[in-house]
Amino acid sequence: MIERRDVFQAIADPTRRIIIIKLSQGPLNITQIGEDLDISKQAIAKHIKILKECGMIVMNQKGREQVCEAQLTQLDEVTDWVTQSRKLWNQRFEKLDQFLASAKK
Amino acid sequence: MIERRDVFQAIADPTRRIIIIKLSQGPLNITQIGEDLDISKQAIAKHIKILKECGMIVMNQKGREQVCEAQLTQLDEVTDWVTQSRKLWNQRFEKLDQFLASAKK
DNA sequence: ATCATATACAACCAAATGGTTGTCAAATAT
DNA sequence: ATATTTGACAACCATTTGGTTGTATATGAT
Repeated sequence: MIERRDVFQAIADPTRRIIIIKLSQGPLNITQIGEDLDISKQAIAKHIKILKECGMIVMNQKGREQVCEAQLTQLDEVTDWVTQSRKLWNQRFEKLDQFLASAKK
Repeated sequence: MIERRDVFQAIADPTRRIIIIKLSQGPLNITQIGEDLDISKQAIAKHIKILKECGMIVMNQKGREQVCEAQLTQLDEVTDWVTQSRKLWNQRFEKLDQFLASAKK
């Protein structure tokens, strides 16, 4: 298996999506992120590591704290892909209509 | 680990994203899907199984062929989530501005 | 100076993922 | 009638995932 580190992987996990929503409102340290999440702080740290590797967050040390800040520009990649596939999907009947129109004449 | 079967999981894998784009243009059978993909037909079948379980495609038998058809309405869930997080992320500075404005007076 | 907090690091675990090959049955083509 | 194609089913495999616990270390609070 290949370790995939991209936006799609970043948002695939529900816990990571919660973390992203939290961080989108402002920077937090690891303890704060884990506050109302029912998993160990170590599990949070692992998700943070993945999000960092996916380029979705940036870190900056502040004393003993590790402050995480969201970096959501990459989400455009997701929007673009979704838009493209939905567009193609919506167009799929136009082709059929064209075919039926040409078949009728 | 919990087996997650949702849109986010469906689009997490690059091969599945290619399959979705292909199927968004019209129905195809498993062999056709695998045509220019460099993996075994069994691997394709597994991806199809996952996409089916995620509710992203529907199947209908046609003789010995298994025709797959995209069902992309669920992609709205992705769009909604992305929109929400980006919105919050864009708003994050407004709060800061408000704070600075109130601190100044 | 001591205690508590924040997190890093490592080892471990079960299950999921993404792939492979082999066999078999049914439908289609020659 | 026979050969080919389509795909289902199973077993197998290495790696990743998402979690755990335990230990250690640096920073901050009392």
